[in-house]
Amino acid sequence: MSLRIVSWNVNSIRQRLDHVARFVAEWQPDVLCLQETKVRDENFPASDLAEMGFTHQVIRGQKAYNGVAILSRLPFEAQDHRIWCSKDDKRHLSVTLAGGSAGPIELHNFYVPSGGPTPDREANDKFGHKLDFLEEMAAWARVHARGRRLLLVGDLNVAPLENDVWNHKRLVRSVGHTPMESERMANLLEAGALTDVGRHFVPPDQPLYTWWGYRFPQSLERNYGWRLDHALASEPLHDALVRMEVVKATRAWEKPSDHVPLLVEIAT
DNA sequence: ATGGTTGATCGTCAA
Repeated sequence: MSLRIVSWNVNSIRQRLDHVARFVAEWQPDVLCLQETKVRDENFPASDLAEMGFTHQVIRGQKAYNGVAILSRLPFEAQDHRIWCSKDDKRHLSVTLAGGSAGPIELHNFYVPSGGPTPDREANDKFGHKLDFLEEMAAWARVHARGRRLLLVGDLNVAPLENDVWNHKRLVRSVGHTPMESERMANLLEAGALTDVGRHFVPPDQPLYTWWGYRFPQSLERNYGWRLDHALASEPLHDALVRMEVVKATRAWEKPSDHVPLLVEIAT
């Protein structure tokens, strides 16, 4: 038996319902971790997702920006969230899944701040917020991720390795790929003794992307991508990792999200 | 130094 868990920044759940339905029909995920739902909880299309089979739902949204959700075919044993950087801006949710004979799996869904236009703490508060958020995640992972069967997924808004962007030299001073961010991401992995699931299945010398921007003309056709979406597995979960797939096909569908689904399969 | 596009909302802001 196995569990198919997906992370997807949908860039508005209401604009992407058809894509979610098509993706679910073709890839048969068990759990969806969504980011940038961009909707208040009372307006979340809960019944549409229940009709797709995701009858177990945890939703944390707000007006216009951010917002996360975990939608599951299987029941949760528990659900939780944390406030990061003292801002309740709807960037995190967690649930505990049954996980089979090896014990429950704690699943965390994150939407890390994008970081604004300039990679400078002094000139740009949003970049400071992003660095602080990543540091807080590392401190949390050191005490919380170790010794637990834990999977952390989400839009972390950092492409930490050279082959996580289409042109390392050109983009190394761009927010999302600066050494300041990459170091903090490495610290998060070290702190939690976490495996980078993407790079566990695709070696670091090969390009791997999950995001193709809207602004750059023909970014998909030219493959001007970044790996901003991640799955990180704790040590007790390492041997249960079966498969990882970046579902690039959705980016070519009509009116797509700029992010594509990241699918992780776990043996249960 | 700045553009380019999309979404929420309805003039901008965020990404």
